[in-house]
Amino acid sequence: MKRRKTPSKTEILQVLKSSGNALSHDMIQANIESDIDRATIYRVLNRFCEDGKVHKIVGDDGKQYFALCSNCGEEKQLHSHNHMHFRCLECGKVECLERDISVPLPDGYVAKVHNLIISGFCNNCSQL
Amino acid sequence: MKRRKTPSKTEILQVLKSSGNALSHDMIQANIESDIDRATIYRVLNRFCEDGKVHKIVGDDGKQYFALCSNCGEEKQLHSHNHMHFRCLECGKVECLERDISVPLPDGYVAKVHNLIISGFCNNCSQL
DNA sequence: TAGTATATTGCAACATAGTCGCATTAAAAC
DNA sequence: GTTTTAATGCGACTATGTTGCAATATACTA
Repeated sequence: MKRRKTPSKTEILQVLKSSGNALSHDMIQANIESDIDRATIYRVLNRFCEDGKVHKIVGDDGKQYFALCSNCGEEKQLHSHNHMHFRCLECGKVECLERDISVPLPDGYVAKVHNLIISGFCNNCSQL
Repeated sequence: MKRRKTPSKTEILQVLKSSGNALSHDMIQANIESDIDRATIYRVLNRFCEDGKVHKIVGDDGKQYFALCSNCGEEKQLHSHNHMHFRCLECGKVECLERDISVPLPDGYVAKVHNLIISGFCNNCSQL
């Protein structure tokens, strides 16, 4: 199963790059000129995840956000993802915070996925 | 707007208490003998949240889980909720972990809700 | 205890997010 | 140019959660 280069992939990746934040499916769709199908966007994003280009964070709004994290860069399959995320309740922005969190689990527990997100008001929106 | 005591509330609270874990709407529904409407369950749970009896955590599966946390107890409106949660990918159990997390945010950021959850395998299921 | 105000419920409809099957299209390789 | 098959678009579908509204039941008052 070899990956192919397609306009959809290129565009979606471009949107993620230029944004710098974690984006939900609809944010991506809104920032794309051409009309890519919803299902395609999800499939592209999930493929990116599998390939380690992108990581997924589920917000406390229940939505999936995708980001190509600046920390972990392109080190395939080595994404740790145990960093904090922040979602602004005002502007909707979701971003990766630098700081990594290490959480000691009780004995016998094995961590697979960290989903750490704080919502509140970002530096822009807290000043209003 | 005064709250009234109803069978639904009593039963749902009972289920939460006896479980000790964070439960999703369908887990609660499954653990109740009488047939309470889906919408009612959600409304009861959300009211519990408002009243500070229960707190809500959104899993990385996008589902809402509700728990009457052992740490914060009944101290109304003073729930901090900035503790970690764990969701077992095998048995589905979601539990509150004791440890509180304090996350320093960048300047100007204001935290409102912490949604911290790690998924993986619990002590029971990791041994299989 | 009967009567009343209104919180709560059940039902149905709705909204949204995400997935999947399948036929079609288009990359990549030959 | 031909072939292979990954990727897309479309539609249908599932699941989670919310809301409007009429009916019900709780708690308060007389």
